[in-house]
Amino acid sequence: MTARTQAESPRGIPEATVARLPLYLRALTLLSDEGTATCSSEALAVAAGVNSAMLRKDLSHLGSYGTRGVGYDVEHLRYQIAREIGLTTDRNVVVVGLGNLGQALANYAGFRTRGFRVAALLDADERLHGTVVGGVAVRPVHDLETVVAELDVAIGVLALPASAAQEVADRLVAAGVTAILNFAPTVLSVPEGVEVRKVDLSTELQILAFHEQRRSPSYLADGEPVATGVGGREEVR
Amino acid sequence: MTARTQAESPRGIPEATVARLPLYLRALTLLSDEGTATCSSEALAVAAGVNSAMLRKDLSHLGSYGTRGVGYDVEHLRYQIAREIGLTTDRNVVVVGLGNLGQALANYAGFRTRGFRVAALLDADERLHGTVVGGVAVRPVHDLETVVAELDVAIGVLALPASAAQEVADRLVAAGVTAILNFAPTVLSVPEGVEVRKVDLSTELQILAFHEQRRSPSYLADGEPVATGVGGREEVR
DNA sequence: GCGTGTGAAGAAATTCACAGCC
DNA sequence: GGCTGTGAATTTCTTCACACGC
Repeated sequence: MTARTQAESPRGIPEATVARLPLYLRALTLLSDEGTATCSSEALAVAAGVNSAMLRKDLSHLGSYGTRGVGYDVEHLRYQIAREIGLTTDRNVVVVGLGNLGQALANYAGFRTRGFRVAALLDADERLHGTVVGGVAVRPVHDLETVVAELDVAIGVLALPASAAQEVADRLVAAGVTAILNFAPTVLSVPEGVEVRKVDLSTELQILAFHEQRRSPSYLADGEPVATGVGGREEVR
Repeated sequence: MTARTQAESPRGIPEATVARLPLYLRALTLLSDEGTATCSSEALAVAAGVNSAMLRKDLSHLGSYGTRGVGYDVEHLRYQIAREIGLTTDRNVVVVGLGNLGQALANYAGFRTRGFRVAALLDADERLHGTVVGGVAVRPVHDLETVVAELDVAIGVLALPASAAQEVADRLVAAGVTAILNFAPTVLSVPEGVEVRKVDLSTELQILAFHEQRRSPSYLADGEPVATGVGGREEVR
């Protein structure tokens, strides 16, 4: 009935807005810790590093939580956003793969303070089994299905080699997990209804490299073809 | 002269396209390793997990590297993309902060194989000074300026507490670094011309939590106000 | 015939600018 | 008077669909 385009979530919140809600949440928490009771969209926008018009538009998708001429009640808005994201209750996370990155994730305190509990750790290497990382014992990947069911795991985090990622993702999905955070540098294929977010460290560096290159003093002087025979097959080096 | 909007880089490559180039690069490397010499936009799109029309549009911004009726030469295209990103020469990276995450980054092999060299490690904690992580000795943050100059550091990676991030970012910028990858959960303010990318692990989990929530069976049954007094100040819990 | 490259169409995201309410 | 909430305008991104060249 309600015409709804792909990029919007059920209640009609645009994906771009969803991606910024955590940002606002953090900014609000900061303001709250400073003892600020009320703030304008401008102040909050600065704290979150965005434009105030965008902030207001984003918040308008959640409801009318501000007061004209005054601003937003920090605590109230914070609660509303947290509720919208679904952080009123903690979620269990399973980390699969305990190499360098997996161990860092298991130890990362930021998760716990933001509503996530690293409830289980899985690894294929049996030398790690029984090892305790961040207060949780590492178990064999074989236990995946049991762990997901017993601990009611909501989110799976993949911190393993690309070669193993798809198989583990398949098992997570089969076990009922509908949200996956993928650190493996590979494209996961998952059924409709499963949300995957990918964090790729090399990709981030490469994007930065692209921009950095354009600023380096040697960019124009050295090698890069600019406006000399546009469309020509220039053979640089 | 050339009317150019903000989201485009100097040569006119849209930001969204830039963000996907590393994806294509990886897919091409994969195909290359498999011995594939030529591929269609469709095949490459599948490997990269995107739509083939988008892939062709993206590539069209770089030039005409395909052959109609045939496809793309894998090696040639790979080189062209690598050159566009600026990966024909290695870049030095400095990691500041060697907590769990910083150590994982310093050890991450994926950087080296993709054109980045973790050339220096800095930390404020003097107990870490001299420690070797991933083959590189940790030095005091005090050496930042020296290190950036001596090693010609192109990219700074911040893996430290939010409270220290801005100060270190300022020093990196002052030392001439124009690209920063920020893992600290804070908004960095940098002058025009400096590119910052932020990776926030909690944010990623929160975005997933949002989506996961909407799929959980209890979503409609439990707590979430839907169409009952829209705009009303509902007090859930 | 086939698959690239691309204008045109469509969708999404952002910004503008101001009416409406405190 | 000040600040939110929001239609309208703008910009950016994606998809369509087909002309063009191999």
